Amino acid sequence: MLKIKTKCFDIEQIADSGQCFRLVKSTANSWQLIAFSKVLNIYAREDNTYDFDCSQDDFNHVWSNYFDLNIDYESIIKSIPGDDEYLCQCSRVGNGIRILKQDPWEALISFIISQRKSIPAIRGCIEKLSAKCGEPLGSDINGNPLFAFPTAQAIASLSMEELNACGLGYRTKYIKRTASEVYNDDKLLTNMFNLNNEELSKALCEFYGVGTKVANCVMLFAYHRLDAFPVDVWIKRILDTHYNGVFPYIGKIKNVGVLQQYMFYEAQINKKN
DNA sequence: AGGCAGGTTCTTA
DNA sequence: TAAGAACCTGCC
Repeated sequence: MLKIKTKCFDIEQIADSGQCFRLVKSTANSWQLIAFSKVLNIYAREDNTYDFDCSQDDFNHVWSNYFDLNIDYESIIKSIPGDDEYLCQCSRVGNGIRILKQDPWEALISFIISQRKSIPAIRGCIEKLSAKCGEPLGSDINGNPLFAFPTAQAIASLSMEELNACGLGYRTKYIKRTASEVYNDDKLLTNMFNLNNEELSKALCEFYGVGTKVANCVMLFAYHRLDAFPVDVWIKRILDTHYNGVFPYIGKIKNVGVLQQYMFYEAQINKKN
């Protein structure tokens, strides 16, 4: 177990922020994450401390990076204009959120699946897909088998019928074609790290089934473009309510993608209550 | 029961 | 920066 204590890091907030779909609460104070073909169990302890059930090596090379622990989120929060009471409130409520650095392939497929689906439905699809053709990763504490997110080759090899059995609906054809393209050019997604934001957005939108919103999610949650600003129905509602339809800080202050997460999370919390 | 869900594509004007 | 319909399926 590795003891982790960091400012601006709250695993429950991250799990509820909707940016990833395979970080789930397993008990009252523990979470299970599957990413990069690894299973990580995280335990919340007293005093904002977490125990990561992993080696020091995995922490240094995988999870520290995944959870973006090397960026100073306090300074991002401080950059919020003080007279914007609503946004300051959101940043207080969600100050433990980090923008994850997810695998671009997994994020691309996950957010194609996400269109017009509720979060539980998205999770269900991804779990079915992983169980169907992902690499086995042992089992959880209840004996349920766990699977890595499938490779592009694995998904590209599935028939339309097999894909459809995962509840993908009309997205099946999007997934099929995108998986084939990524499988046929195994450096495609990696090379896209070299593109600037505009080029990256354009390149992502060329995938079948990827539009502006999905592209922005992949940019923010996998390519770590903190200025990407995904606008979904929730954010649109928020912008209409608080900002007359347009987020006024785009192009004005940095890291608007982080602010987007604070606003989205705050809305999720209000929904629960 | 039936609308709606973290959109995108396709058609039509 | 053109609107509007169609789209699969499961959740609420």
